[in-house]
Amino acid sequence: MPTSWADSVAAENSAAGGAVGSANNGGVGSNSVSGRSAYVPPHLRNRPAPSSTPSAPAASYAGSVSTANDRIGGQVDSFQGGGNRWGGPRLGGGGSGSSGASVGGRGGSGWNTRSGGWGRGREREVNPFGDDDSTEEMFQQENTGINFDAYEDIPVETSGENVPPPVNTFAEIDLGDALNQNIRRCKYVKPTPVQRYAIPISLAGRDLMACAQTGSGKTAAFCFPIISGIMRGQHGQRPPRVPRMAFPLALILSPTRELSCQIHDEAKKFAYQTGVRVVVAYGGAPINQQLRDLERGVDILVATPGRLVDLLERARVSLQLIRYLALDEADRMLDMGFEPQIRRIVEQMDMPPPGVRQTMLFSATFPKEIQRLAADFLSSYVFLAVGRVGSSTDLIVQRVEYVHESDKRSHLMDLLHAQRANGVHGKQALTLVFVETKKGADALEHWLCVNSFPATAIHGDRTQQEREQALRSFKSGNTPILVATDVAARGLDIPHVAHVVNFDLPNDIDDYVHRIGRTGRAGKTGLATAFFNENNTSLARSLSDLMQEANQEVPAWLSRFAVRSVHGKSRRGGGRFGSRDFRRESSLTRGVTDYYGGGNLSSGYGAPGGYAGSYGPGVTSAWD
DNA sequence: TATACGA
Repeated sequence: MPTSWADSVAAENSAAGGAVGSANNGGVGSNSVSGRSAYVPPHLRNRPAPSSTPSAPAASYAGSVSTANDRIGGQVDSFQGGGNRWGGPRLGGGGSGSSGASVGGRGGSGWNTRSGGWGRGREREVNPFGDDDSTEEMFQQENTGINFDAYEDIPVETSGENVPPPVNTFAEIDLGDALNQNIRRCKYVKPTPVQRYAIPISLAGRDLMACAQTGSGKTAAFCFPIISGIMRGQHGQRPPRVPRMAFPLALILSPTRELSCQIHDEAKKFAYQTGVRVVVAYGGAPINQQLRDLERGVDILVATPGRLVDLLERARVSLQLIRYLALDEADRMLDMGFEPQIRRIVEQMDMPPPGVRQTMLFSATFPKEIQRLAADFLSSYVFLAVGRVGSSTDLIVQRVEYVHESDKRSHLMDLLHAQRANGVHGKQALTLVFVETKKGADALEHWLCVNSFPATAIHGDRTQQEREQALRSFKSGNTPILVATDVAARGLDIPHVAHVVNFDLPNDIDDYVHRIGRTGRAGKTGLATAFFNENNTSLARSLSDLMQEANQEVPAWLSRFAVRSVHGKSRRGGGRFGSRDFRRESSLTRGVTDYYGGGNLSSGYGAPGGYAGSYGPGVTSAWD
C-alpha cells in the first residue's frame, strides 16, 4: 500500500501503464483471453494507442444487420388505427408477448415519416461534426484500443418479469441502417454491458430502472432504442396543429445544464442523418434560440427541469405525445430538491401515464427510498444492475486524511505542491476539488490563485458562460485545478482527472461515490483524497464500509469514528452494484417465488479484485 | 443545510 501521496501517484502511474498496455494487446476484435485489463468506458476509448491502430469496424458488423423493413409485420401496435389514445396494452409491455432479443414482435407501420424517417432532413441537416468531408474524422475520435474481453468479467444482474435476454453484438439488434451506420462511425464495435442488457429490454417496450456508472455507455443505452423507436414511428397520432407548440416524442431529463449539453451532443451524433431531431433546453442561456429550435421541430427533447417547466408554462412544449421518458442521474432527480419538479412534469402535465409511455431511469446509485419513489413512474419494469468491477471504483485509490477545518487550506496546498513536484514536466495534473458551498468555492478559488495555483471554480451561482468557460479551461489544462460544488459531481465527462479532493465531504455516501467517479476513468487509475473531521462523523460508517468493500486501506481512526457514530448509516445495497432491486427485499414478493423467474445472473463472479468469494449464484452481491 | 433547477 502506498504510504504517501507521492507513492500512490507513482503506483497509480505504473498501474495505468500496465492496464493500457494490455488493453492494446487485447485489441479490438481480438480473441485474446489473456490479460484481463481495465474496463474502458465507451466514450473514452480514444486513448492514443501507441502500438496498435484501431482495426476496421468489426467484421461481424458489416452487412449483418437486416433493415427494419425486413421485420415489419409483427404485432399490431395499439397506437395504430387511432381510437383510444391510452387504449390497449403497450407493445411488449407487462411481460407478455414479445420478449425476444431480436425484438421481432415490434413493428406496426414501419418507418414513419413524421420526422422524415429515412428521407427528409438528410440534406438540410447541419452536420454536427463539422464539414461533410470530416464526418468520418469526427466520429473517429470516439474509441479505439479497448479490450472487450474485460467486459466478460463485469457482473450484471436483472430482475423483473420476463426479462428480455441480453445481446452480444449490435448486429443482433435491429436498430435500422442509419443508426447502425452511426454506431459504426463511432467505432462502437461491441455493446458495453449496460447496452447489452438495456437495449433489448428497451426495444421490447419494457420500462427500466438501470444502475450503472456514468461512463459505462448509459447515454447510448437509452438513446439507441429511442432513436430507433422514433424512426419506426410507432405512433398513430399526428401532432395537433397548435401554433408555436412543440410536441416531442421523447424527453430526456438531467439534473445539470452541462450534463444536458453533454447528452445532447452525444444524441446528435447517434441521430445524425436519421431524420430524428434532437433539441436541448436549459436555463441560464437565452431562451429565444431554444424556442426557435423547438419551433423547427423536435423529436427528442433533452432538458433540465427548470427550463422545461418554463417552456411548459409558456405552452411552447406539450408532452402529450411523449412515448419515451428517460431520467439520467435519476437518484438526484428524485431526491428532495428535484422531486416536486419532476412529479410536476411527469405526473401533472399532459404526459401519458406509465404503461403508455416507456420510461427508463438511469443512475450510478439507487438508494432504496429513491427506488420506491421511482416505482411511481414505472410500469412492470426491469431492474438492471451493472457491476462496478473493472469500472471506476476499482481503479480509484481512495485515501482519507484527518484534517481540522482550520488546516484544510494548508493541507490542500501541501497536496498540490507534492503533486506538482511529482507531475510530468512539473505540470499540475488535473485536480478536482469539491467543496460544500458556493461561497466556499469562490473563496477557495481566490485563495488558490493568490497562492499561485491556477484554479477556477464552477457552481450554480456562476453564469452559464462562466461555468462553461471554467470547464473548458480545466479540461484544456489551462487551469488544472477546478474547485466545484456538487454541480460537477455527477455525470460530467472530464477525461484525465488525476485527483479528486473532497475538501469538504458530502453528507451522503452516494454523493461521495459520484464525486470520486470523476476520476479513474478511461481505464486509468485515479486518486481520491478526502479531508475528514468531526463534522463528517455521520459519514464515517458508510465511508469506511465503502472503502473496505473497494479493498481500500481504512485508517484505524476512521473505523473508530464509524463505531462511535450510532446514527451513521451503513452502506446499504451497495457492494459491487450501485444498488439492488428493492422489490427483492420487500414483503410484496413474499409467496411469489418465481416473480423473478425471468431474472438472470451473469457469471461474473470470478471477477478480479480479490473479493470474489464464497457466494453462490442467487446472492446479489458479495458485499452485501 | 447544502446543492441543483426559470426568470
